[in-house]
Amino acid sequence: MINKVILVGRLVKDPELKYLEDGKAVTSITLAVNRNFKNQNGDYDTDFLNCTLWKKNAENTANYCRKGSVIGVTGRIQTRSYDNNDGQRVYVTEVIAEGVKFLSTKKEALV
Amino acid sequence: MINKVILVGRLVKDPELKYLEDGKAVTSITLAVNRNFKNQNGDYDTDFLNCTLWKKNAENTANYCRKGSVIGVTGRIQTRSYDNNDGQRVYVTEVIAEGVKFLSTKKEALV
Amino acid sequence: MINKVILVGRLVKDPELKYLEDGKAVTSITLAVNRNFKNQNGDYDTDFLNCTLWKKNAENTANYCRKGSVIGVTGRIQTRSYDNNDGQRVYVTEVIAEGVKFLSTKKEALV
Amino acid sequence: MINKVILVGRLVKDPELKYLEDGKAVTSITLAVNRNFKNQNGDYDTDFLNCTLWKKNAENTANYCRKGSVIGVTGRIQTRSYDNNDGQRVYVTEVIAEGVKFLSTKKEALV
DNA sequence: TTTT
DNA sequence: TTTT
Repeated sequence: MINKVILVGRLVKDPELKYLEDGKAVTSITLAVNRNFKNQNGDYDTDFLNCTLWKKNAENTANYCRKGSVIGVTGRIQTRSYDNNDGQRVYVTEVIAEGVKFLSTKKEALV
Repeated sequence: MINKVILVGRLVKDPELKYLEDGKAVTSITLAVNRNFKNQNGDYDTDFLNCTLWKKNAENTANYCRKGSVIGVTGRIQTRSYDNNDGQRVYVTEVIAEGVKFLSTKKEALV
Repeated sequence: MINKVILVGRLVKDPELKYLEDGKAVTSITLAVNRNFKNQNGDYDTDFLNCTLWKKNAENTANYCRKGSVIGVTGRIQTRSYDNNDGQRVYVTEVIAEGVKFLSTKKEALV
Repeated sequence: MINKVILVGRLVKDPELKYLEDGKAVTSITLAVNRNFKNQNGDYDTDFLNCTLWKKNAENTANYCRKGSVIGVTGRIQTRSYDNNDGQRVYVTEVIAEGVKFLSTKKEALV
C-alpha cells in the first residue's frame, strides 16, 4: 500500500540527539506547519507534527538545525500504542522521516 | 508551509456518515496501510490511520465503500487536542482528506 | 531540495524488461492516469506518464503486471536531453520510480 | 486515479506573467531542483522542471519571486503534445501547480 | 511541550 | 476500535 508524507515547517525547539543501546542515532522533532488558509476568526492555524529521524538524518539535524529552522521532511505516517502510568492505552501518530532537507536562511543549507 | 499526505489502504470497517448541525456531511474512516518492509520477526506491520472526509467525499465514501474496500486518500495531517473525562489533555493526529479515490475490485470504481 | 511524485494509474501496455550491459534490470512503462475533473467538453482527460523502474521493481513489474494493471508508483521527476537523428535537441521528462505497488484486481497483489 | 507532485527548488529566471484573452493570469516557471545524491562523478545533478501557475498563484509568484527564489510547488504532472514547425510531434510534460509556497530568505515569505 |  |  502507499503511505507518503511531505512537510515543510519550523522546528519548535532545538533538536535533542539520543543514541539507542545498539548505537543508532535518533532525534524527535516537532515541526510547526502553518496552514495556508484562514480559520473562522481570520487567522492561520498551525499544526504541530512530531517526526522521528534516524541515523545520519538525526545527526545532521541535531548538528545543523535550531529552534526556528525551516526543514523539509519526507517520510511516512506511523501509528503505535502503549499503556500509560494510569493503565490507559495511548495512541501515538508520528511521521517517520526518510529524508530531511534544511531550508533555512543560510544559503549553504539549501544545496 | 507544506503539508501533504498520500495514502492507499483498506477500510477497517464500514464508513459511518454523519451530518453536522449546519448540514455538512462528515465521515471518519480508519485505513489499514500495510508496510512495504518486514519487521524484525519477518512479517509486515500495518499502520491504522484515521482520516476525516467532508461533504461529497464523505457521502461518496459512505455510499460506495465497505469494510475492506481499497481507497486512496490525498490530504494533510492535522493535530488537535482536547481534555478527556479524567481531565487529561489528549492529543489527536489525523489526516484531513482533500481527495478520495476508490480503488477496489469493481472496475467502475477505478475511473 | 524536494522532488516527490505519487501516481496511481493503469499500464498502457505489457511492460518490457531489459538488462543493461552491467546486468541491471530496467523497465520503461507508461501509466494512463485519468484526471479527477472534467474538461470543457464534460469528459475526463487522461495523462500518459512515462516511468522508469530499476532492479527488483523492474523485474517484479514485468513479472506480475500486464496491460491494464493498476499500479502505484512513488518516485521523482527527472529531466534529460539528447540530440535526435535530425540533430535536434529533445527534452525528456520522466518519473524515476523508487517504489512500486501492484493494486490490480487479484487480492494477493494488494498485500 | 492519483497524480501528486511536491517540489522545492529555485527559480532559474524571473517569472513572466501573462494574461490570456479571457483574462486568466498564467506564469510558466522553471525550477532547478538539486538532487540529494551524487552521480558517478561525485557531484549533484539538478533537474529543471517546468511548472505552470494560474490565477493568484501566477500573480503572487510574479510579484514576490525572482531568479534564485526558493519555491515550493504542489500539483500534478500533465502531458500534452503539439506539432512543431517541422511537422514533428513534440511531447511536453509539465507540472501544473495547485499550490505555491515562497520559501526564500526574507522571513515574511515563510509565514 | 509549541515555530516565524 | 483494526483491513486482505
